[in-house]
Amino acid sequence: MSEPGREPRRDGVRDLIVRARREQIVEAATRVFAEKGFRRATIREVAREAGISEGTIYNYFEDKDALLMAILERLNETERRVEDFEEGMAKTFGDFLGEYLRRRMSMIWENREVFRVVLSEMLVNAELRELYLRQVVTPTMRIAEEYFRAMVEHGQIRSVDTRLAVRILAGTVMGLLVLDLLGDEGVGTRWQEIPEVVASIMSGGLESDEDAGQR
Amino acid sequence: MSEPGREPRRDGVRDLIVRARREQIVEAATRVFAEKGFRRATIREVAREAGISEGTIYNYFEDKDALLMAILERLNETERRVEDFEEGMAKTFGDFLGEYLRRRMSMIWENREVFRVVLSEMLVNAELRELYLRQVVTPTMRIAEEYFRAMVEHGQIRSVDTRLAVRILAGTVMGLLVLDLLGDEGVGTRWQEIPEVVASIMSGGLESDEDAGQR
Amino acid sequence: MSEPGREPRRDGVRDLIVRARREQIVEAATRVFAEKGFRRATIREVAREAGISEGTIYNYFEDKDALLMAILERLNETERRVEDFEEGMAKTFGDFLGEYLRRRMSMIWENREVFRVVLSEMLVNAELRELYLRQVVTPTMRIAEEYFRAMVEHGQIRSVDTRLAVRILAGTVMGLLVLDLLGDEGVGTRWQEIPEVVASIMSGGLESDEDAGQR
Amino acid sequence: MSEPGREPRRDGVRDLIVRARREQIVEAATRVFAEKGFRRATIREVAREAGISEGTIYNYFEDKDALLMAILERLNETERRVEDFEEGMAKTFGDFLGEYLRRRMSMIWENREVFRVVLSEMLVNAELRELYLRQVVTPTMRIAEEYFRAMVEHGQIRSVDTRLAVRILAGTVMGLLVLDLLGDEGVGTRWQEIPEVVASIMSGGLESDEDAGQR
DNA sequence: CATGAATGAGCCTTCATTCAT
DNA sequence: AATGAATGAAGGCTCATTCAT
Repeated sequence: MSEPGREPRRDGVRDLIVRARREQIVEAATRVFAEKGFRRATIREVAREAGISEGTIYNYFEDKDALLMAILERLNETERRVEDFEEGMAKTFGDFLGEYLRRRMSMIWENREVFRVVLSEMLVNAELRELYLRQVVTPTMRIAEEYFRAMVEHGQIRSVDTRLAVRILAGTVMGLLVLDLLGDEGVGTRWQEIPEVVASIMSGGLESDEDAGQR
Repeated sequence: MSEPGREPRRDGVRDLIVRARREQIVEAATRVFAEKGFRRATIREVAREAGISEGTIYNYFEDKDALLMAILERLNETERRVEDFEEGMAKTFGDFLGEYLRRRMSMIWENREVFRVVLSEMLVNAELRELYLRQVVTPTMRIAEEYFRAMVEHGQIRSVDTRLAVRILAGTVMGLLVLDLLGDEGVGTRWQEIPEVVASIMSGGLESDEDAGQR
Repeated sequence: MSEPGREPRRDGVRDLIVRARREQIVEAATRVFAEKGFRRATIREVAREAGISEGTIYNYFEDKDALLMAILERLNETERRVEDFEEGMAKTFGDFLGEYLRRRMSMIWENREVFRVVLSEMLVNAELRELYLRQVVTPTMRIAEEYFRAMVEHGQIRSVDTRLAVRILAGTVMGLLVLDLLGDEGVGTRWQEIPEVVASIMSGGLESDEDAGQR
Repeated sequence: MSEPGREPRRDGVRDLIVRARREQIVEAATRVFAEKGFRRATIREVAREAGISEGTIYNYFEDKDALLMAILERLNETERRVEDFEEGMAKTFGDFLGEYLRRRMSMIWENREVFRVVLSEMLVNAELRELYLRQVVTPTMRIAEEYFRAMVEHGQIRSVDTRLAVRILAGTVMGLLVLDLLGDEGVGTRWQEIPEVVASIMSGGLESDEDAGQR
């Protein structure tokens, strides 16, 4: 399998190095893309940020687009949690929601800048958009819908259009991220408090109890 | 006293023509930018889409950036409604919320593609971002906060952190738009039903009444 | 000859108007070209400087190059003085030289900015250069040479290579103009004194009399 | 300590290559600019003339203007000779003048085309003009004036306005160059003989001795 | 004739990508 | 594998010129 006269390559080590280099490049790319935008950013800047030369990048990525895809994939790895919902079955809706939002929003916060790049580009890049939709959004929505439907059946939450309810919840999280990315200071400074408040509103509503009692 | 032909031509007519041309160009630009993204799109494409020559665009806009700013300004004209909230004082929170969301989301829907362009670019363009933040987001948030505070004082809604509550509401709307722009089909197909559902959840919560009663 | 039903045009008047317009345009062009250079200057600037519209310029000149040619021709009208030299035959060399330089340099001063444009462009435009050479430089040199030769024969000036002597004299005048156009302040501020000094040096030399006597 | 291949490559060699490339480009630019003029010339032509691609030029020069500045600087290196005058103190004025003009005009001849470009552009480019004036013309004039003043004090040349005398001499040289650049054939074909004739005229004048004696 | 909006060819410049070292 | 100089396609923008009003 290996060429004559050569040691069988310790592919493990090789792979490790390659993976590290790719990681190094993707991280640099994320920083640069986040600051300048995908198109405005140049390969030269990414190379400089990564501390390597331009040519080297092309040893690890097909082209500039592939860099963006790599950033997206990196995001995928942190998404798609079926477990998130499975655990939820055992708790009350309010508790589950708070716990879920806490974890999800924490993960989002850590990847703020990644989301900035990916969102910006996805909005106007159909290919990237479809990829993300197929790989992340749709599956996540499906799982969440099922969870909600179960919640309704168990009487935990009132009868509601699960399809919409799920999207409203997902939208809220997404929208808070966008508000923050747009520079609104009311969101970012208090990111950690948000899950609880959202959970409280989503489960119990905003109306005062008297009003609620009138219903 | 002056010759008829020498008069500064009826500025009204001239102005009308200029405004129409600008409108024509901005609309074409919005379509092209939305499809390709601001940087990927070329002036040549915008010109073709508008059915004019490239040079003509520069008779009406300083440069490509100015085209983007014009799109943003167009959005500003439809935003910033103090009235939206003022009217709300007379109604119950639930009614007001439904009515407000209906109008706001309707306006957003009509400007979907404009938002696509502007959002995409704002996420990675600090200058544009700050402009929008200062001119739209911050003032709107301030007004909404005041309204919420008044609602709390009037006992319409329970005591809540208005700063966060307002952002959660705004975030929800923004996030639903983003979900739709990303291609999620559960949102766009039922856009008109959303205001009512959101208002219902936000005011009364998702928990079933029994649960709510236990609180 | 004239179209039926029309008065035979008073061509004199028409011509006068046309000539005035052309003059107006050429003057504006000279100012603009002198400040920005021929290529850097735009037709729009010339039009604005002349107080007319761009289109009108094309009613009087074929194209931008024709404008430059018109400037050159205007210069020709003030050059080519055979008389200058003919008069000179009656005087001593020193007197003639002073008088000649006075008139020539005075004319040059009035057309400083025209020379700036024309010189700048001629240096790098072979077509323009040849036109000027054929129409102005060569004839002038020929006449001057003849005058110098006569001066030698009459014993007014010592035997000298007339071909070179003439060019040295012409070069001095040209070079002083260039020095001034380049911004040297020692020349422009004392332009009127120069003819006398040049005439003195050219006829009598710079060496002190004792030295001259030793020769 | 460091790996051989990682060393900052022998900067001497790198520098040599860079300098050679810059030289290659400046030479090509000089030829193209001289033929077409700075503005009329295109980067594409310069690249073709240099036998490289357009992009490469931008690896070595900031922009088209920088190319012009490089040409100007190249000229500066050959100008500004204090020594030229210092040596002169030991000789008679006539001998010094002949020697000085020989060297100066020889240098000018070698850089004819450079002067063509630089002069043409300087006449209509205030920025370039001021740079050249400050760096070359003014200092040279100052030194020459001092020399002339010394010459007067030593009785070598008669009392004369040094400020003007110096400019007349400089103007003569400049003007002869311009005459040649304009295509006059009487100058270029006999460039080498000119220093002697100019020196002769400038020191002893053109008048025949009898006339001079009569003064 | 005068106007000035429209045109589009052409230029400077950038930058993703290649490849010899 | 790494490097970074070279490449040249492509884009933003200018401006001479045209032509309908």
